[in-house]
Amino acid sequence: MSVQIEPRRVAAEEPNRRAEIVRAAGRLFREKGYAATTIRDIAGAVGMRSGSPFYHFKTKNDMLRAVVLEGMGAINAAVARAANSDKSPRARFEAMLRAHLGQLLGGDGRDFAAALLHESRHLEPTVLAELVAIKDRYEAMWQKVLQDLKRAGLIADDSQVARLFLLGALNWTVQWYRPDGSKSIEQIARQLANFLIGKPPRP
Amino acid sequence: MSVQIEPRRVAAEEPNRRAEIVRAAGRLFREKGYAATTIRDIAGAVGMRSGSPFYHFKTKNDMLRAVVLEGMGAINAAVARAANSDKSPRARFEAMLRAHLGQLLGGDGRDFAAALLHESRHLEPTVLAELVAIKDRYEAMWQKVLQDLKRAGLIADDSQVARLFLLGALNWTVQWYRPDGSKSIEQIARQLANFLIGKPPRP
DNA sequence: TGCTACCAAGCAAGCGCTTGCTTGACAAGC
DNA sequence: GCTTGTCAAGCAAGCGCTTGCTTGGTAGCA
Repeated sequence: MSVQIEPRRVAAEEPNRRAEIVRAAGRLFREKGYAATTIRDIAGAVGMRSGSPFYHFKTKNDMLRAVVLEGMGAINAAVARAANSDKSPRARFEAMLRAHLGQLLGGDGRDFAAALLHESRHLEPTVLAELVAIKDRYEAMWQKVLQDLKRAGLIADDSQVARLFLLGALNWTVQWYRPDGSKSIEQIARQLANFLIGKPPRP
Repeated sequence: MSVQIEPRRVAAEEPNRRAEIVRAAGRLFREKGYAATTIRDIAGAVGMRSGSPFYHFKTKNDMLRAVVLEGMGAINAAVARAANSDKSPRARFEAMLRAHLGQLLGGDGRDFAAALLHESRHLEPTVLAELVAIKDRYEAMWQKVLQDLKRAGLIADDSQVARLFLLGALNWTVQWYRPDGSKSIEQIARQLANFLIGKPPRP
């Protein structure tokens, strides 16, 4: 029988330096890429010396693992929440688009999601397999909403390739979206829904 | 008056080692990423010692430049050829889809195109500006065909964002297409056209 | 006293790139 | 036909620097 060991909470305000490292690593991985980001970059970003992050992580690759799984977890949770709402298929679909784009482009999860999309190939094979399993469940949610849209007569094609087209259009927004640009995340989500389904019926 | 000096041709077969280096670099950049690829990797792939590629290129970054511009040039040429054919808007559109996907997923240009999509950020700013200029002209071709499709009443939205959705779906194929998979490039192109326009009218 | 979270210092390996030199192919001069 | 000079295309060696990571020590809290 073993006792679960919890990391101790030191003060009133959260002192979680480990989480700070993950955040800084995520931002740097998005800006420069995993391979081009050095431990010294990450350490400097949180005010540490270059050896200190290794107190919290065994290797640099473990930091990537933490970043990517954080991203996958957040986006999964956000979209699942939207998918489980009891709206009409179209409203549910739009809510999922907003959730996905919100994680990809919006404040918190942005760095994690970008690392997830572009740096996963640097993960070790075992970790990659772990990630793929989660990703499969994630994509099944999209497959299901496409099915629902087809049953409702709103789209003609709910195949796997159709889902890949959709996720491609979504994920590619990372390449061109600018937070200070003219389009908001909500507008992009609605426009994509219109692009695929056509305008919603007048009430 | 000056005499034109031609590089000497040594044998019957073309001895262009520089082009070989670009091809090897392209493949490695796609497989491992620019930052994670070493000069020794590239040199080894063409049977050279680690210092020798620098006879042909000033820096590693210049190799990336060559790879990326090669990719942009090839895809631009292929799609321009399709765009200038005198078919109907829909047939022209499908031909452009095939051309774009052919460069992205098919044999030759595949490595260059992947490097173009994912490693451009490691280019020096001046080179990046050069690339963006070409890319703008490329995207204008797509904007135009979307206009034509809208005029023909085949799509409802020909805005810039619609173009970005389209190119996203296209470029994302790199992430999931497998040459030995069940879908051919032609099938993917047709399915994307159907997905956006609907089935073509019966003749 | 013991434990957490860090620092100061540095190690071994690997990095991009440079340098001086070699080699084989060719052209010109005699 | 032989020598001599030039040139493209590399090789062998290694330079200075950076990389991920380790180690021994310690300040401060419990």
